[in-house]
Amino acid sequence: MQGYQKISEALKKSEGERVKVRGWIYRTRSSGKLAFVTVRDESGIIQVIVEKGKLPDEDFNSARKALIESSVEVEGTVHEDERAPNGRELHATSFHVIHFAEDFPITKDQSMEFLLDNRHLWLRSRKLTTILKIRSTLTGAIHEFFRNHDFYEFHPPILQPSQCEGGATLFEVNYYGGKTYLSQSWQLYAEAAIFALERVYDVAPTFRAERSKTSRHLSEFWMAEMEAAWFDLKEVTEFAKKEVKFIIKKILEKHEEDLRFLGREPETLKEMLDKKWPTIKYREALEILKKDGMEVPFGKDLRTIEEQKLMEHFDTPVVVTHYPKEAMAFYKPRDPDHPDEALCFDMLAPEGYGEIVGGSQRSTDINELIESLQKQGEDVEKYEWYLDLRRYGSVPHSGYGLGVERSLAWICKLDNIKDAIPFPRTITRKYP
RNA sequence: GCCGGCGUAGCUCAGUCUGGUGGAGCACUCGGCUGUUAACCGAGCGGUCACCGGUUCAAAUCCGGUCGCCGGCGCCA
Repeated sequence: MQGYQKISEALKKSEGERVKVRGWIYRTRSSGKLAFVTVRDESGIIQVIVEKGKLPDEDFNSARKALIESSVEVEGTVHEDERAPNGRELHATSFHVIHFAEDFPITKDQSMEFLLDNRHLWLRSRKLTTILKIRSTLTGAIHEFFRNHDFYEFHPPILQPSQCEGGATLFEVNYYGGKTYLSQSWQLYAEAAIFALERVYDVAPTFRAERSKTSRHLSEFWMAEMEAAWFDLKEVTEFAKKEVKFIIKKILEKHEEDLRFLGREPETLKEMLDKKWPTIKYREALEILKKDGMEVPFGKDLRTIEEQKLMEHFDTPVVVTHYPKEAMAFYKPRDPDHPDEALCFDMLAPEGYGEIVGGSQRSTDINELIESLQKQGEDVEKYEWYLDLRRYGSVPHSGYGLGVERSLAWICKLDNIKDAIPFPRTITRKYP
């Protein structure tokens, strides 16, 4: 007999075949001479029938005694039975407990706070296991997409001396007695890289010390960013749409059942792939909102409530471009044809999930950059290295960042972004 | 930073309005049961009522403060 099999494979065996599986006890019930123990592994769950007399008494007693989450090795024969959860079950001829678990603290009654306190154990739940599998497919798809398009993976520093996004707050780090900060974007460094590699991308952690307390914010999250020489706004927005569609396609290929389990109908996503995703200008968005009775003056960024209202008109992601220059970060260039607008964009997800991508063409006008930095109260001297990029063979270029957790939360239809990352970090949570 | 909600057994909650010996279900332990589906039946174990102070003969309950967590807004991926 060969070695251990995945439970998903054991479930495919035919009547009477012998298999060996190992995993963790998912549920257990017992009567006097019969115990039902469901065992889970990474791949699935199988019901094991442990019947007194059909295996050593020692094994039977272990099976009766072992609590939920005990680790076990089971050998037996596969039998079809309509009473079994998957229509098939395992009749044990041996049942070995590798470790008898203590009382597992997580039971059927659960609160958000308790599950977050016990995140290290809650990871084993079907919900989080499923999400983590899809997350792995998502980041894998990002790597595949960019490599397919001749991008190099480029690694920026995580410790950075200055900020890049205006307004956002930085985490300060004691750096040999001096100060440095955790990265809130790779962008400035990526801009340096395009003069060498032309097309670069990265999937990396990002840190924002914003005091946001919502189901859409994390203090530590992952961003998939790209930066490409010679791309203009039009090209980069279409490229972003292509990337997100590719991600969805890859997830649909592997995870239809997983998505259903999470409450997301795969059909909804499939339909989006066939549709054209609109690009509208910020000014057009204001017009739409005005018809809905929401008057937003030009110059203000769209707020959550306005984004949600806007997205009621669409059933696919939408790219919004040309936000007002004054509200934007210093590196976003003025549109030469409309000087009050910036050549930038956001991609908004439907169903209230909000912004999942943000990006722009980059300003190549060194004087405009200096002026914007000064206006934001920045110390221009700290950005000298960045300004050098505009002094030696400057070229038009663009880039964007995709929020991994926000995208995942939308694709999986999660209630809370915290479930899109294994160990969420928020303003009030850094344990476990 | 602003606004709101919550905090009682390991977990989920009732009890607080109207002060008077702290409860239920689940989990766990023991016993019973040869087909359970987050099993069932019986018994048992289990408490700093978040913390500090005040009012009162008496406080989980009323008053003041503190802390913790969750959510919404602003800001952002």
